[in-house]
Amino acid sequence: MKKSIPKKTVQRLLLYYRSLNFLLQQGIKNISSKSLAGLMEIRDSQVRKDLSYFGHLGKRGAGYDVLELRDKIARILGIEQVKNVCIIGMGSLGSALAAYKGFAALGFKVRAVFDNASHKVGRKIRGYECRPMEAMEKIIRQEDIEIAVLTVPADAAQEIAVRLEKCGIKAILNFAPVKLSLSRRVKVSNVDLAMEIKTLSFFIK
Amino acid sequence: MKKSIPKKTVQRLLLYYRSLNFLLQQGIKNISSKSLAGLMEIRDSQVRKDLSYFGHLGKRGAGYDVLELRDKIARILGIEQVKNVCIIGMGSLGSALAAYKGFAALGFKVRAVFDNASHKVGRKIRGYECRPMEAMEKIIRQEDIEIAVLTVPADAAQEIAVRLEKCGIKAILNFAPVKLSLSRRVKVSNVDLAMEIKTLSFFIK
DNA sequence: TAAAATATGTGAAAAAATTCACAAGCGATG
DNA sequence: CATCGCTTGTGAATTTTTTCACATATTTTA
Ligand SMILES: NC(=O)c1ccc[n+]([C@@H]2O[C@H](COP(=O)([O-])OP(=O)(O)OC[C@H]3O[C@@H](n4cnc5c(N)ncnc54)[C@H](O)[C@@H]3O)[C@@H](O)[C@H]2O)c1
Ligand SMILES: NC(=O)c1ccc[n+]([C@@H]2O[C@H](COP(=O)([O-])OP(=O)(O)OC[C@H]3O[C@@H](n4cnc5c(N)ncnc54)[C@H](O)[C@@H]3O)[C@@H](O)[C@H]2O)c1
Repeated sequence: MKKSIPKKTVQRLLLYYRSLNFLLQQGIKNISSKSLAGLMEIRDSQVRKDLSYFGHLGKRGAGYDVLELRDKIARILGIEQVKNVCIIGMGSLGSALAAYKGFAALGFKVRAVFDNASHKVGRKIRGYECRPMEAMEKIIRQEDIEIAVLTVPADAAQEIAVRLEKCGIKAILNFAPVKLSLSRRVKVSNVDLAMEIKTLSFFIK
Repeated sequence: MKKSIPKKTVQRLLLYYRSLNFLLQQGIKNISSKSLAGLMEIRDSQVRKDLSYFGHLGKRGAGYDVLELRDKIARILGIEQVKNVCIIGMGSLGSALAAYKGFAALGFKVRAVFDNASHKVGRKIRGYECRPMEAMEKIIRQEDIEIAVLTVPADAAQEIAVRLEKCGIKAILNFAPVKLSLSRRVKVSNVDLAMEIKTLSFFIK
């Protein structure tokens, strides 16, 4: 059995993927770990170590084939295989995310959006018909949704998370600034934008 | 001179701050590192190690005073001292961020918002008058803005970042999915939401 | 075709972050 | 006021991540 892949490696793989697409657009067909690393201010050895988790992807003395590596990373990350997501809480952030093209580019498809506000339910928001919270469990099962993006106010998040866990969701991307308590079965990733900016400002001299 | 503080420690400090506020609301006056750690699924030793960077904040045998620790962390992070920020690119994401209350709670004040679309400039968006890009440098200096939140399309980001660097901005929170090339002087933090969700989905079995 | 130049893949070393484990301090109790 | 139970603060040990360094493979050059 292979060694388990560090989360940091997966994150960098996405950066490599982005850079390789950019290089392809430029018509560049081949690249060394050194040049690729240069595009994102990391070491060449880091690039090679990351890629080495997945086999012999390059050619000694010659570097990597850009197209081949891009497609290999796409396969590793499962970008070609579409995952269904839903967005819960169609406020300003939820609406922005619904409109975001970047998700589709990585193989995510928004299958449903939910809100509990009566003036939103039934209306189209960013091209998606806003569904009532009562229908959440049913629609998630029907549409085979694996990932939920949670953009409701902090005090509603935990309760909804529990419902999501019960109906078998696999992962939650949580934007509410609270720790969700769920079983280990559900993967939770927290995006805390206030934290991002505060961390940044801490290191300003 | 003190040892330099790990970035991860600063991030956790923010989580502690959030939890301590929550505990205060509940009327809880005292807490042990163990209970605090329990609120966010980390080890008690991690909490103590993090806090120990900043002196003797607790009392042996008795734990930490919630109010005192909250205020101490606020001081460490500089939450009470307001930092001025601007938002560049008032599309769906920029508008959502402009409306976000969480920034104010951590001591950030939105002083200006910018866009280059003629139908936006001059109009009020989320209560902020949208300013033209031509005025960016002048307003940033006038309003003493240290941090820019960059929410423009990817292909406009680098060019604007260079302008920001030139007019003395200290840090950029970048939402565009591109690597910004700037001198070391400007701190850049990238929030890549597509990457977040992809990383999450990678670890789903 | 031999030598030089390049560049990968990977163990080993180094650095960074986390966890352990315990001496030492505090408060309560009898 | 001695003892006991609890909890901090912190070096040491461990684990994880990054970097180094080089044997090995390929291409280029002459
Ligand atoms: N706006 C931002 O830029 C931003 C940034 C970071 C984090 N966040 C966080 O994201 C969350 C959403 O922020 P927002 O600015 O979009 O807020 P918002 O008030 O604009 O939107 C919240 C939406 O959730 C809906 N909602 C409320 N309770 C619900 C429930 N029980 N079930 C279903 N829907 C419910 C509301 O009707 C509303 O449409 C908040 O937790 C906020 O802290 C927002
Ligand atoms: N919408 C999202 O949820 C989301 C999520 C993650 C990342 N992003 C990224 O954030 C950025 C903004 O996304 P968005 O969805 O808000 O896009 P958007 O198109 O809604 O908004 C972009 C705004 O930037 C303005 N703009 C364009 N060029 C400009 C320039 N040169 N100077 C000043 N302003 C300019 C446009 O007028 C527009 O108002 C993009 O880079 C996107 O990839 C968006």
